This record gives sequence, C-alpha cells and structure tokens, in this order.
Amino acid sequence: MLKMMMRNIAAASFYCSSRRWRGMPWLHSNSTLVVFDNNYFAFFHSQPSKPIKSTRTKLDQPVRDSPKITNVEDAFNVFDKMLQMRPRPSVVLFTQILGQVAKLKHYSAVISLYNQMGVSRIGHDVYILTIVINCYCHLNQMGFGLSVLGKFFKLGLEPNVFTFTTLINGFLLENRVVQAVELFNKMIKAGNCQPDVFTFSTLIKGFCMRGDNRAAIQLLRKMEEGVCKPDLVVYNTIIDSLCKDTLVDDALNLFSEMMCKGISPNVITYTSLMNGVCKLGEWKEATRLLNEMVSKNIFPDVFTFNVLVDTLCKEGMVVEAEGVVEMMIQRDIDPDTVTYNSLMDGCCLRGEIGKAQNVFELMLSKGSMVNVFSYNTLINGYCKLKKIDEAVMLFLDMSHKGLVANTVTYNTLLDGFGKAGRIQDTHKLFSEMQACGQLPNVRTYSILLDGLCTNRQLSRAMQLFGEMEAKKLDIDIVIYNILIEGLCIAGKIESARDLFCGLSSKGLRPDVKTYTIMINGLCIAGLTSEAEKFLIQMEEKGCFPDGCTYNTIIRGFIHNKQTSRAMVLIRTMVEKGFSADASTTELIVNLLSKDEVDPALLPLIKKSL
DNA sequence: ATAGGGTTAG
Repeated sequence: MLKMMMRNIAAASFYCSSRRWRGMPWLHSNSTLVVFDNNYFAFFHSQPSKPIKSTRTKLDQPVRDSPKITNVEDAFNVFDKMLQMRPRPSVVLFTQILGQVAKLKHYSAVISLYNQMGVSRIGHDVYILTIVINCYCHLNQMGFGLSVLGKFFKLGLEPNVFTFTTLINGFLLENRVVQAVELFNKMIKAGNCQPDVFTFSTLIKGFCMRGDNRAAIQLLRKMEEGVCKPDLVVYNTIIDSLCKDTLVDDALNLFSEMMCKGISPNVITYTSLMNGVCKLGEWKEATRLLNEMVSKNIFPDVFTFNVLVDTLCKEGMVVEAEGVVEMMIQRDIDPDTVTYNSLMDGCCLRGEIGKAQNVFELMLSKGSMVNVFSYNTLINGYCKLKKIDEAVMLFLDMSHKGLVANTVTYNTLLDGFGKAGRIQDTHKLFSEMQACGQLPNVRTYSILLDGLCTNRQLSRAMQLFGEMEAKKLDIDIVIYNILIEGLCIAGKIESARDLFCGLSSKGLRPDVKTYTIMINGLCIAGLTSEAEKFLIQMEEKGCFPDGCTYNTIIRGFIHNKQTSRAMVLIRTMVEKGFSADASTTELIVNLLSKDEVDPALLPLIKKSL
C-alpha cells in the first residue's frame, strides 16, 4: 500500500517537475553529464529481478540465547531483568547485549550499561572490554579507551588482536596516525599477537582518511609480500579512496589487479567505482559499470542507487533522479533518508524550495526519517534564497525532533545571516554554537570572514584573522582568498599584495582563485600591466588560469578602456578552450554597439561568445 | 560474544 502511494507520489512529482524542467533549460546549460538516455534504464527491466526478500518470520528463526535488541530502550529493559535474575546470567549474555547496542551505534548507552555491570560486580572479559574500548573510540574519547586498556592488566587479561585493532582504529579516528602506526609496529615486534587482515585494513583506511593513498598502497604491497594477504575489504578501501580523489584510472587498475588475483568485486566495489566516475561526469562509464555488475549477478543496492540519485540531482536533473527512485521502488529497494536528502538538495539547487519542502514532509510522514543532514540541506536551501526566517524556524524545530544542530548546521545559518547582511545575528549565533559545544572549524571562520568582508567590516575581519592566528588554527588558502578579495574590493591593493606575498612563508601556495582575485584587484586599482604579469606568473608556477581568470582579466582591461589588449586576451582564452561568461559577453556586446571594436576581430569575438 | 570497506549537508 505504502509502495503504491510512493509510486503515485513519484509519478505526480515527475509530472510537476517535468513542466518546470522545460521552463528552465538554462539551468542545465553547463551540464557535464551526457544527455540522459532513456535506453540506459532498459537493462534494469530486462534483468532478472532481485531475489525476493525472505519472508521468514521471527518464529521460523533459530531460537537464540540472547534476545534481539532493536532499540536502546529494549536493551535497558532486558539488562535490568538480567540483573535481577538468580543465578545471574553469564558475562557472555551481557556481552551479547552490549555488542548489539554497539552495533546500533548507541555507544554511550553501552558505556552506561557497562558501568552498571561494574556496580553489580559482574566479571569482565576480553570481549566486553574490547567492545567498551570500541565505544569510547567512536565517542572520540580515546583517553577513556586507553584507561580501559589498563583494566586488562589489573584483571590479568591479555588484550588480543581485536583489542589492538580497535585501539589502532581509535587513534586513527582522532587523527593520531603516529600512535596508530607505533602500535601496529609494536604488535609485529612483540610477536605474540600479529596484525591480521582486519588490523591491516584498519590502518590502510586510516591512511586513506588522511588522503595518503601512497602510504595505503605501500601497505597493500607489504601485505602481498607477507603471509597476511589483502582481501576484498582492503582493495575496496583503497579503490574507494582513489575514487574520492577522482583518481578513477588508478582505481580501475587496482580493480583489475584485484580480479587477476582471484578476488571478485562486490556491490561495494562497484558503488565506489560508480561514485568515482559519476564525480567526473562520466555518465557512460557509470552505465558501463552498472551493466557490468549486473551481468555478474551483483545487484545495485540502496547505496548504489543513492550515488545515481545524488549525481543526477547535483547536475540539476531532479526529474531523472526521481525516475531512479521509481526504479528503486520497483526493485523493492526502499529509498532511505540519504536518497530523500539528495533529492531535497537537488530541488534546492534548482531553487525549487517548495518541492524540497514536500520531500521533507514526505520523510516526516514516513516516520522518523529526517536526520541532521535533512535539516541542514533544507536550511541551506532557504538560506540560499535569502529566506532566513524559514531557515531559523527549521533550526529551532530540530530540537523538537531530538536532533542536535552540528557544526554544519551553524555554518549554514552563519553563512545565511552573513549573506543577508545580518552581521549582528552572526555574532550571536557564533557564540551560541560554542555555548552548545559545537566547535567552529576552519570553514566556520571562512564563513565569518566572508560575512564581514562582504558587509564592509574589513577591520573586524582582520581582527578575527588575528584571533585565528593566535589560536594557531590551521589557516588554509581559502581564508587568505577571502581576505585578499576583501582588501581588493575595499581598494586596499597594497595590503592585499602584502598578504599574497606572505603566503609562501606560511607554507601556503596561491591557487587559481588567489591569482584571479589578485588580478581582479589589480584591475580595479587600474594596474592592468601588473595584472597581466600575474597571469604570466601563475602559468609559470604551474597554476593554470581557468575560464574565470580569463573572464576576470578581460573585463578588467575593458573597464580600463584597453580594448585592443582585451581582444588579444580573448584570442588566448578561445585558444585555450574557454569562452566569455554572461557578464563579459554583456561588456563585449556593449563595445560592439558603440563601434569600438576592430571589425577584423568580429569572427574571433563570435567564437568567444 | 569483540575489530576493517561503499551513499547525503556547510
């Protein structure tokens, strides 16, 4: 019944949005995806459908000692009953309960149950202590995790490979790679507890999380030489990391290498690869992978479909994304919160906030489907449309749903306030986020700085920048770009140049944006020849100008009435495969109407537009 | 009974 309803809703929204679609073709003019091919879906219908879900009821399942725990409340109830039983159940049963709660990711609940066990003098063993360490790790409380390790020695228990692997994971989650590697090496040296494939994959994942694919692959090669051979999880971890860095070719090489070794890919491997090619806009390659996996009887699951839905949404093709959702439902794969969040974001990107709100309400009607991502996405949608009051309402509504606003929530709202010129509210919210224990990150500061700069409060921006330096925050190039731009627009080209020149001493390298901002600033100050020097300099340093750089400098030259110089730059831009954007086009058309352009250049100008 | 891999937001 629900499925029927969903299908109808999907069909209805399909109709709605296809009308919008026709009305706004310009939204897709820069789409990197090839035009959506309806045949692409054909294979889904021709393939055997996914094996029908088992309809076995609870009664058919083998009777187990431990009751199935589906929520924390159950766990606490069962636990209380167990504590009252005489004789008391064995520690194994308690372990099973805690293990299940941990699997539900209710880590603090596990800790609290464990503490009750201590009070009730129930013995501890390696299993339960390892579960507890794992929970502390996931709660970012590695210190407590290490103190549990102390208990091993107090109780005469020997930590095993599970314990050490858990600890290594804990270090990695806290970005303490050095300690993780140290522990790993200690395991090898000590000799009585060798790392197994789990330990290796954990460390490899840690390297990947830091973006250190080289170290990850190095460790993979080490495994290949040793006794502990890499398995599918190890390959999947690295393949995914390469894909996330859009190094899809490297990922595909590893993929074939893995298959040569007789390790067959699974749905996770294919989902990572598809995510990689989708990120590059290689829709045909995504289709090929999809066909390939299905031909191997590996069926896309909700993760795989979510990648497709999200990619389509990011390209503005919400209608097509809804088509994919339709297909998921037909294949008995229920869209989940992630699916709907992607759809919502897609609607927001198109400015269709009402439609996004409908998706949000659909999630609400289906039970507690909304999460912090859902709120953040919708809040962002409203902020981008400058509907700040609606955004604030949603923000206030979160707590009623038992959801806690996180750093992203605050960053989104802070940006909304800044862009709406509500600087006073920005300050209030910034204090509030810290009072609520949500730590500002570099992104928060970049949002605050941007707000101050665009609201002409440059001295306050510089003051905040000073605070960041004093706090020894990891200041990145984005922060400098904002400040340099702020200074340029305020006409303080000298200070901007000083900041720019000081970059290398801070260990930072200017990126395309930095150069473009400087070029713009120099043009505003009338220093066009210096601007052109920057254009040459950036190329020499291996930082290649993009379309935006060329448009910026061309506009700069036109504004400075150096039309012929601008025309030369247009020629270069066209040669490099870039073209004039809307505002440059307007300037050029203006020049043409005033007959200020050499007619000989007309064919070239046509090419650039 | 304990440890590792894929999807969404700023």
